[in-house]
Amino acid sequence: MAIHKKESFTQKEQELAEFAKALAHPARIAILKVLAHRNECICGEIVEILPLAQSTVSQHLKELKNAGLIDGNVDGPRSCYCINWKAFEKFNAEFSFLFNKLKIQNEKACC
Amino acid sequence: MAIHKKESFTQKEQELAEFAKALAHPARIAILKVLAHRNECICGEIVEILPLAQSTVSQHLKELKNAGLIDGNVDGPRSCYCINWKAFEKFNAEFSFLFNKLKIQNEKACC
DNA sequence: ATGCTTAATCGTATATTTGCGATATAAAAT
DNA sequence: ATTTTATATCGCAAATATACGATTAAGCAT
Repeated sequence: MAIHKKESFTQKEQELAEFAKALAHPARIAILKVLAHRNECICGEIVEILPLAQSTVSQHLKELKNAGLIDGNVDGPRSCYCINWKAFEKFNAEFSFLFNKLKIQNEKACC
Repeated sequence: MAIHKKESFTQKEQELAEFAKALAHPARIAILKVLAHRNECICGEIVEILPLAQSTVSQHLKELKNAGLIDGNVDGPRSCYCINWKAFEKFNAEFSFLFNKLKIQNEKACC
């Protein structure tokens, strides 16, 4: 991919793609499920649940945080994570908007 | 990634991740938008719109098709593509289910 | 101060994705 | 039959993502 082509798409297209990318790994889906179930959770608890090394889980948490889907606060020697529902809401709405809008336009089969 | 860890997650987690991965590139979001807008569309039209080579667009179309998000029929020397709304509906529902369910559980802030 | 616990980061290996030109394929047109 | 048109596929190069062990950092307990 010598040349980056991603920049030539619209801001919204890129945002949606970024959001999707954050969800594009089962480990990150699993992490979100754990966080949602427990409301808040420290890294170590997630490491115990997932079949992944501590460093790997930490990396996934970082990606989710970078995407804005979770928040993380330092709590003494621990790090406490939780879902950022606001961000989640936003992206969920954007997706629904994009595809519901389109669906109304033309429901018929094709090809 | 010497060892594949993806298999150690649940079927549903993997399915959602696969769906997200298909959407995890702005070019594929853009393709879906074009398809939705025109209802059906041949490859060449998409190539004209996107800033990508024909082979690259073809590859993205293949990925969307593999993910089940679009259908494609051969139409003489052309290939006609369109959105598979059924599949889309399914995944959209799964996402909503996962995250709406969780959201009701605990709306409060955290950390 | 020293050691313990927890988590982030670094370095590395491997796998996957992205992108394109070139080629192959297959129907349509001449 | 040959040429044109449209698309898929192959092969390659570069970029990213995934995973882990080792190390670092930072708070806490002794």
